[in-house]
Amino acid sequence: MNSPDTTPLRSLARLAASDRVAEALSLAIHEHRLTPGTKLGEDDIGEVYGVSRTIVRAALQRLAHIQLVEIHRNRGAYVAQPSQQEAREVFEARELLEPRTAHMAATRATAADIATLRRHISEEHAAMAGGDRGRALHLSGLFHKEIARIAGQETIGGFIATLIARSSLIIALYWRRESALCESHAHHALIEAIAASDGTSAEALMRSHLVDLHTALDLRQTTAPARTLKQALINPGT
Amino acid sequence: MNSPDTTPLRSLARLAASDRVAEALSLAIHEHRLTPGTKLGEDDIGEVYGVSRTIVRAALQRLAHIQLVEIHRNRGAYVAQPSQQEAREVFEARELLEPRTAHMAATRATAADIATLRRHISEEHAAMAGGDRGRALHLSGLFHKEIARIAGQETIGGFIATLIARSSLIIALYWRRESALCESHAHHALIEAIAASDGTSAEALMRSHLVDLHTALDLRQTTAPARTLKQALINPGT
DNA sequence: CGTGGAACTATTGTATACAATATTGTGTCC
DNA sequence: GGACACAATATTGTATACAATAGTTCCACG
Repeated sequence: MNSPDTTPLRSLARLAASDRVAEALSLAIHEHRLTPGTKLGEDDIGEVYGVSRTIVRAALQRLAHIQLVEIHRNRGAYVAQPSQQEAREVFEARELLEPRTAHMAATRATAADIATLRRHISEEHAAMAGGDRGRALHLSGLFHKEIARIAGQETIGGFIATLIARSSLIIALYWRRESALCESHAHHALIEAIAASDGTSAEALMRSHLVDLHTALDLRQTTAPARTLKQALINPGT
Repeated sequence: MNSPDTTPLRSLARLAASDRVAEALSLAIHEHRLTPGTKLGEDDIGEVYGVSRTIVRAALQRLAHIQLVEIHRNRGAYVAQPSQQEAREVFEARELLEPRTAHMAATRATAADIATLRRHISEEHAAMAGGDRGRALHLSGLFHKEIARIAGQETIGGFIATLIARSSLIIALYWRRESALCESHAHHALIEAIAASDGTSAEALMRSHLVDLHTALDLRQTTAPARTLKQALINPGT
């Protein structure tokens, strides 16, 4: 009855196969090794990871649910290409959710949480210094997710996670600045506010940080992104 | 090139099989015909709907993603049982998102939108009068989803949809009043505000409506529902 | 009589085979 | 030479078969 679990680390040690694949694909998308519009053939992916299409399909379905990939019936899965309208919505939603989350995180963060955040930043910094912009972007997303986790809002944190994932696609499509130096600076300021338990400042910093990101995107109606070749030609506006 | 699609109604006419199953299960959960903790065996469901386990698994995975069901590795899928903490989070999130959405809906609603909302209400009223409380609850959820749709915020609307789904489970577990008469009244007032394009009122009405729902739940720490799988199974009163 | 463990059963996890569909290539007719 | 129809190919959709795991039962043993 009360026999202790024989494999306490099971959830970490033995991830389900489809989780592994989904995680790998997600990481590749976050790091911009897979770019929007790329076709994700089931056989190809299965061959890469040494699993059957059953697994791949489950992984793709999961990614489709968080809108990292789009699945077209009988036509396959593609890395999603958020429209400009979707991009606006994603950042509006982030601007609604994340400042509040940052505030909450500031009031709840422990010393260990602060340390984790600092570690994130230093890794991000290192990646940027090493020229691996994709990895830096991924770590930047993890930073935001970590703040949501610290805030202890599981539900809203889940929403934020999907928004961050989509943000990665949006940045791949619509980023217009060359450098993102402001990023690490903004993150650093955020940590200080959180470390000081200054919720109001953290909230304001997060808000301005997101606005900065938003305004660094090129979301003018004129620059329609190149969607799937054929679909773009047949159906221009979506 | 410009050849018209031979099957323009395809997307409506031929829903993917897993979508049908997921929709059916979702409806059953929303209508409280399936209650939290119920085991969802793959073979059983497949037999009911005349599809293979492949389809059922895809459907269950989708429902797991919106947290309507919980999937335990090697142990199967069960209708989810949100904890009291999760319940609080869900309603806090709704109180954050929906008032704003109602405001937006009020500024954008067309005559057709208003008509749709009124139709929803009358159906809900009819279901309640007919004693079908489950169906009334489902329609109540649809009402909220419709408002999000009218607001034109696809992204936030998606979040709200999942929150509404989870709310259905929460109500099944923690509802403490016998009647929900306030419901239809609150919805009626909301429609009037939206029809009058009175965003501020709509926002306030939505907020108080959600607070009413929230406070009508019994979320005291003491009444722990049968959380663990084993306890749920031992308890024969499924 | 209670406990521990090994076989058993039932259910899920995964791979593969087959069916259905979309896309591509080819030939014929105008 | 171009457009259409039809065949060929490739990819996805679904069902089924097999493998692996968790839960259960039953028996031996203390």
